[in-house]
Amino acid sequence: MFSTPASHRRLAAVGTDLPPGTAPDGSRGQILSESLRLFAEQGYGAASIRDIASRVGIKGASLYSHYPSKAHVLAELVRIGHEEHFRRMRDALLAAQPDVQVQLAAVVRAHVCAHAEYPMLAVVSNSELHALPEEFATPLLAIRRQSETLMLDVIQRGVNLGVFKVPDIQLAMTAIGAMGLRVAHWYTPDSGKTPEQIADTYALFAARLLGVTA
Amino acid sequence: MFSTPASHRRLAAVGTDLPPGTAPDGSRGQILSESLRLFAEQGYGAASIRDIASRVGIKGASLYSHYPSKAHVLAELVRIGHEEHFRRMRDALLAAQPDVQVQLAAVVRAHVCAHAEYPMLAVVSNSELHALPEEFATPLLAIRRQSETLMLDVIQRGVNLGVFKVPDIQLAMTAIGAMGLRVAHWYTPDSGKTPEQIADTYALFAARLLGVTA
DNA sequence: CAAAAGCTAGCGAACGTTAGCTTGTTTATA
DNA sequence: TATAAACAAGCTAACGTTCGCTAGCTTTTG
Repeated sequence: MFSTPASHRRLAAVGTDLPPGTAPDGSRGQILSESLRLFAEQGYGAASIRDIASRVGIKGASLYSHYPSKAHVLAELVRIGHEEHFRRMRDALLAAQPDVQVQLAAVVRAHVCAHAEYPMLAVVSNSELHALPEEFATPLLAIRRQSETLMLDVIQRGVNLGVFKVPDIQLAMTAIGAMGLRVAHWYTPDSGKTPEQIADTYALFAARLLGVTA
Repeated sequence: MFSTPASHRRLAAVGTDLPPGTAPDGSRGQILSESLRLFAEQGYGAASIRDIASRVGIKGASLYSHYPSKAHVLAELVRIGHEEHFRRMRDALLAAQPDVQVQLAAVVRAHVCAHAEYPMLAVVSNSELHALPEEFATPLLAIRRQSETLMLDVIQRGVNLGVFKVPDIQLAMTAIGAMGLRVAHWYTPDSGKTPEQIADTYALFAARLLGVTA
């Protein structure tokens, strides 16, 4: 509910961009890119090896020269997604001034921008992780937990300083996290808003939510 | 990202409850209930007719005495989910006093409670709608749009009255909607919080997000 | 000439679905 | 009331398709 695309598509975006430097050259990269599109639009289970391969311009069997299984392709995408997300949050936080309000804005902005700039990657990372066997999922969940901790620590510090006032820190984090998560489903570059504009507004929302009245 | 279950499951809840009066008696109801569990946990594509049937205690073919296709089962679940959600939002709004802040609290509470009380139904309604053929999805999307309009109208009215102040009404709605949506993924009754407690906190968050400083 | 990357062919399993049968219960009629 | 017709709800068996994946061969390329 609430601002999914007008059609029954899972997300509004159409671009299959991967963060610079994360996609291998050649067919390996194309396989990643086309898998990303199909996993995002149809879900991992509904996207077949033959679908993916035909978009790359090869036969299904040839895909196994590049990846040992379909699950490995998904795991690689989810890894890229989670690592990029964590890296952005951490870098933003490190670059932020010691002011806890500035830190909050930095992590929220990074969180939102990651989901607006790489919507397909975000949708796949979040909605298809459950399709991975546990041994693939475990290290990825660890990255996820690190990202959560980053934001939770900022909120906790603000509360300790008396800058933030909330009935429940955990609920505040889930609320702020959810706001950004959902952006990946409805954002499209031709909506007239840049990721930065959305991120700014959501950073304001997050600050207000935490009781900052400035 | 952010407060999914610790495992790689799609949601934390285990109950397959449907709203009172929405599930048929007998096998038809059991099929709905078991389909709900499997669609929520594994996704529509990964849940097979034989899986569903064996949980009901019948053979796959026997399922077709009750529903004409797998898609019809999903469509029925999504319909129940969307109608229950809309009904709760509308009833809450009708019962609320004319004060726009009270109205906001009412719709946010209804939105959150629906997702906490029927987490599997919410996850399936929101995450599996894309798996339906378009002719099934269209009327369901109409219900969804009605629910969005309910909340958007409250926000718009508050802004017109000068009670709410936001840079962008649409962004405020997506943010508030997303907060509640996500509850379905992490909520479990043994978290020590009741749906009402979460709803109260989220209603406070929503009011703050809209610039209410009280 | 060797390695990388493609191909065809096909395996076994699982998929949604249909056909046709059995069984038990309800309903209408002689 | 007894019987027959109709129905409901399950079953087995199987259809045709698609699935992920493998084996083994050919082509391209450095």
